[in-house]
Amino acid sequence: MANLDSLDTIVSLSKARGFIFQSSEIYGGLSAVYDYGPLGVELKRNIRNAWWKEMTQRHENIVGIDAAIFMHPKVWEASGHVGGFNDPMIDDKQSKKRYRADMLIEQYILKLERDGKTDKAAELQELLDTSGTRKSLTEDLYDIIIENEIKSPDSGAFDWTDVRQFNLMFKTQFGATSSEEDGVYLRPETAQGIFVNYKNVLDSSRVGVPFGIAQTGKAFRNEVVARQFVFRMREFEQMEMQYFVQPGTDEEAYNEWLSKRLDWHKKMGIRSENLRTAPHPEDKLAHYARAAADVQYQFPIGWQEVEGIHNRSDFDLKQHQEFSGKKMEYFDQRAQQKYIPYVIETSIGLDRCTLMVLCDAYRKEEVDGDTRVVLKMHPELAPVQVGVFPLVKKPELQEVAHKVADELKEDYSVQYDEAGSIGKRYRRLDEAGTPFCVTVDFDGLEDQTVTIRYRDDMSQARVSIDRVAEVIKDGIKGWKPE
RNA sequence: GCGAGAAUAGCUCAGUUGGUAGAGCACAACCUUGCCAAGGUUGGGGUCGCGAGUUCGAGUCUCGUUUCUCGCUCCA
Repeated sequence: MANLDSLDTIVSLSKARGFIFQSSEIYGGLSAVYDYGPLGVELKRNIRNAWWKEMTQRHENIVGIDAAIFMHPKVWEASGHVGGFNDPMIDDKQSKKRYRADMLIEQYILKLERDGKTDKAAELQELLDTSGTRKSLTEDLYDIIIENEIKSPDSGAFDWTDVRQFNLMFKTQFGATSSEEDGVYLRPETAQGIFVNYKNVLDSSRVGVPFGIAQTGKAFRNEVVARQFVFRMREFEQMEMQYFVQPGTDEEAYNEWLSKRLDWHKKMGIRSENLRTAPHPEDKLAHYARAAADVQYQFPIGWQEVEGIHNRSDFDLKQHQEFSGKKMEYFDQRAQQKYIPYVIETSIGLDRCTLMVLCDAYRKEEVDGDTRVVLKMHPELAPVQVGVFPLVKKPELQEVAHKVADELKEDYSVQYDEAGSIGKRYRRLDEAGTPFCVTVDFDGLEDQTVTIRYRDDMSQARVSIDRVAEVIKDGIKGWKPE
């Protein structure tokens, strides 16, 4: 990361050039929420399109869907997102350790019983069982802890925060007259939209195991700590593909996808020395996973996960089968057997991926004693692919330049610019990551030529006007990261 | 969530013991300009994150709050 020592550089550039802004900035900003500007939205969309093309167009057995953000509340019970995250927690202010408030009380009751104070224990057990009926659940638990002076198991201190319930999921009301209880969640991952549609896709699409379902879309997590620009946001976009395979072939598919996904990042022009895969140790796996690995990128903040590859086994489909009562079995004609498929998941954060592309493309170069800031990203990802300029503001040059720009617009994202010196215009688009600039000059009027200037090495070539589109096309195809 | 620090123009920053708000770059217009940001003239833009307080007077001191950064914590 010789060129980029801090994320701040990217934050400033993003704001100055219109890649990424803080949400609601004029009101002081909203924590960990960001908006994409004119250049950012193009870059992000180009990355999304490249992923979509890779997954669906290049794989005959992968189809796409676009599920809604709202889902039936039972989905999140089946997935395990509700149960595990509704625990009431309390913090010891001295040791900064966090405990489940109900477990703390239960341990205290056990201690009372060991000490023979069974009456007191029974009384507390009754209070614990009926907590949530006097005030709220959190307040009732807090009262029990305070009134009984239950101390922290590790520090022995009696210095507690309030009891709070942590749930990663945002909840909102559904229907105008609905009460708090029958609200719905904003999905914390897009994967469940795929699992609940697995049957529909099978029945309508003539796909069979092994096959995949791909989806991109927003997800929402109420993170306790959300920081580091768009790396960890409360509202973010995922690109996920769930690959359904016959049990027993899952390990092979997992390894295959892990290496395929790493290759994709390299194909997008990310330098391989900044990429690596990192398997999760077995004892640190998520509740649903048999095996898991990250594709990591070396950000200025260190090696961080950009994409996760998981072997989710049949956990999700089994859960949905149990909670919905609908069969999730698949009859495999070739193997002549029924089974619930295993799932290999590839899950990538689009915002992180966008940040990765910006970080990896960023260069600060010395050119004749001057500094040049340039984003050397893959030409297919560039928000503006071609700049078209008249060398100077003269009507005859402007006219031809407009004509060239109009023709290129059909296939590329083009920016026409005539403000400032020619060198200034080149450098301006360097910062936007524009790989090609086409300049119309007086010589070219004579012989119907223009110059193409390349972003990466600032070299120039004279080509005839009718070959411009072709030369740019070749330039995109032949592009390699430095 | 805890602790520490920061917030002044679009960006990067200066602003003296409290006394009328500054620079560079960027931006706009016109001129200039024949290929790599640096020419000339003119111009727009800030109630100094927000809200209180102290004071004759606050960008500057105090308190609160929001946002960001770093460390811890957490991370399905």
